Amino acid sequence: MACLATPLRFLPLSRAELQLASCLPSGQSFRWHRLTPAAATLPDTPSSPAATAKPATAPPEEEWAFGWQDRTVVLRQEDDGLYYRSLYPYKPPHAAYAADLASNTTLPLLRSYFQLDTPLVPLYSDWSERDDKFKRKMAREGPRLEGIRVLKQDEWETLVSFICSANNNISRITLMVNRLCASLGTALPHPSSFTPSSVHHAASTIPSSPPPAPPSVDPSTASAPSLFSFPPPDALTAPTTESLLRALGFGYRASFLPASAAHLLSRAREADQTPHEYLRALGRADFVAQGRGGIADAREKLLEFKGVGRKVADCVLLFGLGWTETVPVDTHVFQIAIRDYAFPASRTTSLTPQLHDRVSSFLATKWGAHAGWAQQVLFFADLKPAAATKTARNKSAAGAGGGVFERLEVELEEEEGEGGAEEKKLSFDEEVAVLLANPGTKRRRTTVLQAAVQTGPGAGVLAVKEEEEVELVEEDETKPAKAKRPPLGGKKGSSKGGRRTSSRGGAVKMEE
DNA sequence: GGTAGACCTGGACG
DNA sequence: ACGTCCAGGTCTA
Repeated sequence: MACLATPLRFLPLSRAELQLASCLPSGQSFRWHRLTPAAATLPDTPSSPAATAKPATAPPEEEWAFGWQDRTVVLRQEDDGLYYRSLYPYKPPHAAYAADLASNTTLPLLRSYFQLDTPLVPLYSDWSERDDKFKRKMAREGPRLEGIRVLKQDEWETLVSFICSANNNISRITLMVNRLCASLGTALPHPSSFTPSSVHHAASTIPSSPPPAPPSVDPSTASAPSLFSFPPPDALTAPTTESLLRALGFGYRASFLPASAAHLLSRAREADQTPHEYLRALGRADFVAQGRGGIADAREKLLEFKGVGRKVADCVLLFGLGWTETVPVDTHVFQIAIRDYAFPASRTTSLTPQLHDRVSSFLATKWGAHAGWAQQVLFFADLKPAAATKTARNKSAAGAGGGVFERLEVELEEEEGEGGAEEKKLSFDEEVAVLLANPGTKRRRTTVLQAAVQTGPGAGVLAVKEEEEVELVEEDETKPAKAKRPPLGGKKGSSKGGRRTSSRGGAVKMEE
């Protein structure tokens, strides 16, 4: 995809305030792409300050890219701050691009997303004073735990992402979310499509025809891959959505998302708001200003959504709505509370709603007004640090360096090349590249799924008609039924959950 | 009201 | 190679 790029810009920021490599893959956002080596955040010209400022001790070049509404934002961190650039699709009349060139509309996005008005270093000091365990852990692990801050993400994206997170692991959540975007989001430029000629300094120099594509960065893919924006709520309400999500590997969560999207549209309509306005009004600042109550009241609104229980609601409150004080309690945090903070419970106890409240209050009291942020640091500390290295054997040629995205290998579904003998695993980027290289694929997939809906479940083989051709597609359910898991599967794994009940009682109201 | 399973899937692990 | 376990829980009965 041809792209238009802003000049490379710079935001001074210490690593103690923000460490991208820890912050972005720490399980709060699932959509950042790590790219090595950097392609789009290199200096505009060899003699620019960005080039001359680099000592030989610079860390390996890597950049992070994110499909953000109407643009791709690319970041590269160095010791003194963040280099950043936005890439726009070539789409006349280039209003958004022109606005960014004129007044840097990307900077406020970054400031808000990373919550840069909240200094992180003083918070770490506060947590260390309040909590000896925290202090000792910082002393022991040092820089690895620095710069981990809670993001303020898009409300809808956060809601959807954490609905997907239920009873799931980070690598698959990442896979699911990115497939969702690739299927229903809008294509945005991938950093590999950047060339120096993409950069303009004023709208007047934008060429009247799309700039040439860069020399192919990755010879294994015919065209540069794309990133994708996050699909809006109304993109998830089509009757085919559930089937689509099933095919994308969402499992039983596939029905949650259309239901939640419909619920949001309905609530917003009642309130005479846009869906975005409705969710935004649940944010801490707006909610409190409007006198709608405290966090427990905002949580109640989230619990109305399908697939949202106490834990997911707390994640949305924390990562998307600015409620800094809430501590989402999952099995992980539960274990931390028991192991490190002598919370009186057995590891094997099921995490009932009531217990959830008690654990959450316990930790919130310990850490204070930004308890949720402290939780994020400790959650990251407990993530298996070498999880990615185990899959190093699958290191693809896609150029995705370490980190979670190494674990993004996925298998393309059956609609790919019937004659093709190779069923090779593809990285997410490669999967997307294939989607783009075969424009029919996406549409066809949709068609297949529509047919699946019309035919209904239980039909083993579906005849799918598309234009002239007819193809046979096997449906999932024809596969030999998977051996059911023994009913008594896990001891601690099966955290039981009742209805969203008495959650209101345990909310810790924390004033700043 | 609170408590048991069931639930999609894929990677890790034995 | 395969079965089992587990993953930042929620839903339904």
